[in-house]
Amino acid sequence: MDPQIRMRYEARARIIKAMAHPSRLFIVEELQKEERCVNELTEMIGADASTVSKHLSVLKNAGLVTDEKRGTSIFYTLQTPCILNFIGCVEEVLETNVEKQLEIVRGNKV
Amino acid sequence: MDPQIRMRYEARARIIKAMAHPSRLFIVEELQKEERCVNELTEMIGADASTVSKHLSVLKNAGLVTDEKRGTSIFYTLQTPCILNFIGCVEEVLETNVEKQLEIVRGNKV
DNA sequence: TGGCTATTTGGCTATATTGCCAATTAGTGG
DNA sequence: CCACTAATTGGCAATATAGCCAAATAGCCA
Repeated sequence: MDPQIRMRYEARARIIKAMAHPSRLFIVEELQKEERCVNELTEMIGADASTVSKHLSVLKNAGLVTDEKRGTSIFYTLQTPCILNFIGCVEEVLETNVEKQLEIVRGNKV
Repeated sequence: MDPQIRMRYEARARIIKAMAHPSRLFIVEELQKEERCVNELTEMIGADASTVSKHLSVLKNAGLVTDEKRGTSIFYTLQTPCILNFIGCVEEVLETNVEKQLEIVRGNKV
C-alpha cells in the first residue's frame, strides 16, 4: 500500500481505536447528553479515577472531546455530534449478528 | 456500572475494535466497493497472507463481513452498508483536528 | 496421484493496552 | 498556611494485539 494512503488509514484507525473500549464508549455516549466532570464519570463507570482520567486523555488526544476547567473540576464535552450515526451502525451490526445466531439455533440454515 | 449495561458497551466496543486497525479499515472500505478474495486484499495491503487472513477473521467474528468460497478462492463481502457514515464521521473528526492545529499555528488562539 | 495455488492455523516475539496504586499538581475554603 | 477534594502522572504487572514464518488444509487440474 502506498505510504501516504497508509498514513491516511492509520489516522482514521487512531480515531476509531480511541472509541474501541467499553468505558470510553460509555463516556462518549454520556457526553452526548451533557458535559460531565471526571468525578461524575468516575462514579458512573466505577473504576479508579486515574483509569478514567487516562481514558479521557485518550479521547482528548483523538480530538473527540475537549475539556474545560471550572473550579476544581474539569468538564469534558463531546466534540463530534456525528458519533450518533456511529453507534447506530454498531447497534445495527449487533442486531444482525443476533439474528444470524437465531437462524442457526432455529436450524433455518441447515 | 450495572453489569448488564457494561456488557452492552463491551459488545459495542468489540465491533468498533474490529475496525480499529489501518489494514482492517482499508479492507472494510475496499469491500464497500466490491467483494474481494484474500489474495487480492493481500496484494493491495502488501502484508503476509497469514496476516491479512487473521485480519479478515477479526472482521468476520465481529459480523462485519461474510465469506464465500468459490473455487480455490474465498471472497469476502461487507455486511454493513452503514459503515459509510462511520468513516464519514471519522473524517470529520480528522478535519476538525487539523483545523484546530491550524488555528494554533496561526496563533488565533493566543 | 502429484503438484499447484489459495487460505488458514500454530507458534513465537515484539509491542501496545489496561487498570490499579502511589505520588503529584492544582484549586478552594477555613 | 493547612486540609480537602479533583484530577493527572508515573510506574508496574497482566493481558491483548500484530505480524512474521512455517506448517497444515483444501480445491484444482494435468
